[in-house]
Amino acid sequence: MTDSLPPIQTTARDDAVLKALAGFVRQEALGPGQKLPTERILAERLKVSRNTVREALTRWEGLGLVERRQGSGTYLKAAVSPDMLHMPLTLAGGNDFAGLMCTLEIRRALEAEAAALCAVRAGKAELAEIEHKLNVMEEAFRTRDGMSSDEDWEFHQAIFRASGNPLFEQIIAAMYELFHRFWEHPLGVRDFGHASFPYHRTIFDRIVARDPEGARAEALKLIATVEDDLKRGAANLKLSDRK
Amino acid sequence: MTDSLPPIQTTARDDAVLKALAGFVRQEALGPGQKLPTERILAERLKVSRNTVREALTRWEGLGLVERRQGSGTYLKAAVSPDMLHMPLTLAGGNDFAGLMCTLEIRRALEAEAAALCAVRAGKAELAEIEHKLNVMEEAFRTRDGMSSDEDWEFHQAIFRASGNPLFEQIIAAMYELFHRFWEHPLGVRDFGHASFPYHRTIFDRIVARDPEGARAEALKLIATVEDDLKRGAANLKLSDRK
DNA sequence: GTGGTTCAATGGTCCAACCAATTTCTGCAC
DNA sequence: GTGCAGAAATTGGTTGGACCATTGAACCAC
Repeated sequence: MTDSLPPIQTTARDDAVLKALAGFVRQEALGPGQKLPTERILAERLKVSRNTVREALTRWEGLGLVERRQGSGTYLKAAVSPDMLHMPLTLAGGNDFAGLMCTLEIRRALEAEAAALCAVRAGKAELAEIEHKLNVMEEAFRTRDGMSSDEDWEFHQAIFRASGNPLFEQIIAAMYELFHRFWEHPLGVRDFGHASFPYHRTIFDRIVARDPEGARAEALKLIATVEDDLKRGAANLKLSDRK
Repeated sequence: MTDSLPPIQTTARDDAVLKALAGFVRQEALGPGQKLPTERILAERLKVSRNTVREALTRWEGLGLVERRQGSGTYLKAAVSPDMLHMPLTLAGGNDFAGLMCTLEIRRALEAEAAALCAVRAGKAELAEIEHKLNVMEEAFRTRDGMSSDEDWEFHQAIFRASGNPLFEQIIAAMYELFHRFWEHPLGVRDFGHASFPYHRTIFDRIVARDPEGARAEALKLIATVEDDLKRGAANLKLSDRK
């Protein structure tokens, strides 16, 4: 057999554009937030049409690597390196109770593991960051007397980042969005998330104690309270079921 | 403070194109492999420029939803529905040991949970399917005297499907592909995966025994052997490290 | 300073070609 | 009729140029 004879690429303009652009970003040491050259300039320098440049940038935009602002420019949104692996994952949205429960099962598995890894790997800076987010969240809880989605989420994100594995944050972020796309309002449960509050600090305590299994156990308890809330919401919704 | 004032969207042409196209696919009940209308036709029907259509299709192509063949047409590559969540995973420096290890950490968390859920939820038909895949894999192992990636993977997939949560299969499949995109050859380790062989049957045994924690423990042992293999491969590669 | 106005820069869209790969049709030889 | 080579049509890929919509900075009146 004549394997490993990849078909020659007679046309791969936009791919070449992206490779060149990745090299440029590397050479200029550009980081997130920084602006990269104009489409017109890129087209001229690379000797390709502006349309081709646009198709290439559209791909990067779809991968979340870049953000375009009309009238302003194109800005890096994440670190870009010539050797990156992209794996687009599209999830069929489950808009019902079972679908929400599915996202929680994934979170249960991943959050527990992330908390355990965090307890092992987190450095001093990461611990300080997590503690700060925890304090902000607790303050918001006291003043507004209820869980605040945003501050709560930032606390969890800090843990994922400290796990040393970027995939945790990316995947759980997808679960989070999938969950909140349909949730918005807590399905009639007024104090949604209330029960999860104390576990945030217990998780943090186990992490600073460098106790991975303890952190895992506390994370599992936290997710369990969310699952309970969801079940209560589903019960409330039973009567007004749509479709 | 004036929160919850999302910026108004004045232009979103290509997004609108994708939404319309998703609706079209749904209405015509198009599935993977089928051809969708010409760019020129889409442009005419939707009253937008062909360029806009192309940018929209470029996005879908980047997400792996669609495949374009010059001179032939644009074909669906996966099922699309109007309500989909797209999650582009990017693994910086995925070509090295750390990147591969990241995918294994996700798999460790998810495979353990999936095995436990499977032990609780799998029905008779699912158990039979898993056992069949296990027998095929063991037969392949004996005849070829080594792990066979394909049969091995099908066994695991059967477990994920029996977990009752489709997200497990989708996410772990993404990890699997991310892992194998660079692995191809086992980094010089001849009997890669050999050590994992016995755990396939022990996992299955714990599942049929309806023992979720036992299944979880065996799944963790299996992943641990793969991680060991990977570490050995990394050690082999140490000397010939590039860059 | 505050609030408008102007103006250049930049991404977004459109058009009309042409190129390159593929598919389909056509017509000829047999 | 069959088979096949070449022409023609189809379709995605690229180009260049034009114009629109938004942004942001400079400028100006008050």
